[in-house]
Amino acid sequence: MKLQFRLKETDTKSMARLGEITYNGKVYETPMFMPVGTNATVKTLSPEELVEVGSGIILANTYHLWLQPGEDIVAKAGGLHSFMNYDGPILTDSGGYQVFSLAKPKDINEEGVKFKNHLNGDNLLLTPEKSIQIQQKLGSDIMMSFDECVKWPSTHEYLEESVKRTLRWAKRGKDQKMANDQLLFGIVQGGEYPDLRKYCAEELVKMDFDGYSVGGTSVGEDKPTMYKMVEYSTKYLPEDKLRYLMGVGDPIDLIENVMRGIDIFDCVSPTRLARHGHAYTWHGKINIKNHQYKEDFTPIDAECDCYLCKHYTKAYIRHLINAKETFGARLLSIHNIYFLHTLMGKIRENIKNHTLEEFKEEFKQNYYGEKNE
RNA sequence: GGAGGGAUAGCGAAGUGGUCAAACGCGGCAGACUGUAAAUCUGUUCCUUCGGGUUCCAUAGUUCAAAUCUAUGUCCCUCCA
Repeated sequence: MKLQFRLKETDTKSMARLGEITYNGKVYETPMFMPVGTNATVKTLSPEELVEVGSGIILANTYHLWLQPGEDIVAKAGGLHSFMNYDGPILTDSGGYQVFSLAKPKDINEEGVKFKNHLNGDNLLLTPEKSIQIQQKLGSDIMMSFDECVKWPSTHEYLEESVKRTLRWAKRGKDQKMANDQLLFGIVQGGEYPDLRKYCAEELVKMDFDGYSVGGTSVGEDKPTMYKMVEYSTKYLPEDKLRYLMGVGDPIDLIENVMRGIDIFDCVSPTRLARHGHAYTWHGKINIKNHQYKEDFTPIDAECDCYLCKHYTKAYIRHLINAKETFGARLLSIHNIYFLHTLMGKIRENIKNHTLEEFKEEFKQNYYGEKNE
């Protein structure tokens, strides 16, 4: 195995865990946030900048790379790492999220999921086998099982059927796995229903995956529901394997879900919000386009040590975003990713000190102020 | 000097008797965004004490009714001398 996970300790007051990923001689600490680079690029950032802001694992997407440029091109390039010039660990999503975002219910059947190629209109069929075959050609370090990410709310009846199918898909995908240097994760679904989460998790554990994801969150549910979905899932997962909460990146959700036993997270929000002119700060999220920043010559966040905050002012970033200059999107992306990595660092520090609960309250007080969620 | 065209909200531009406080685009002001069909999308943008009030270059008319028709004026543009 190229990538290995070791659990170092578990918090005495919560389910939070401290761990360590070793990869090609490098060591990355968990809990960790993973930026999303769907098309084999974390939008607007170079690999050097990713390393600079503290990124470890980054994501790429099976569905997108399958359509463009095609997995064979990436394989000919020597795999994703060499293709995109990133030597850190890469995780590929399976296309399961596109079942949620692109496909219609009628397009889902036992064999797989029918898609309309969003680039040229071709009819496509993605199956669990195909997804793993593509991911093997892409050469990612962590592969995801092809699952159905189900919208919220959904009935117990529908989710039971869907979970059973996702489990059959997980098995079919696992049977496709050839090389031993790529990990394969199973994905726990089951919506908000404890019995389905338990069933799904236990069945996946029986199949013995290299790690486990919690899926089906961030699909329209409220926060308490999301937290329950995670609790209902992580309690059935083995201690010694990585646990990945898919698509969650709101700062408070990172803290809450670390406390529920999650090790790694991914989310598009730091980069997408950046492109739309938003920045995280320790005192809440701000929209840099707002008029109040027109003549504000202070940094986005005085407490932040990122490249943007050390060199540029709100007024300048506002100008760049309003003028639609790509440098603005890049600077904000650097800042937002740096912010989440820094937050994860503080979370790790507070797990070590057994002060995570206090840290959470302090963070909420600063981030939400009087609003309090 | 002659012939023609035009002036509409912050800007550009539709509308050419009532259904017009006036399409649409830009700009402005806000909001959304969660395993990225998203550098995208949505709302709002004359004033208002939310009852209403005041608008389509100006003035005077025609009409039950005018951004729209008539007269005069002002300014702008194009072509010919």
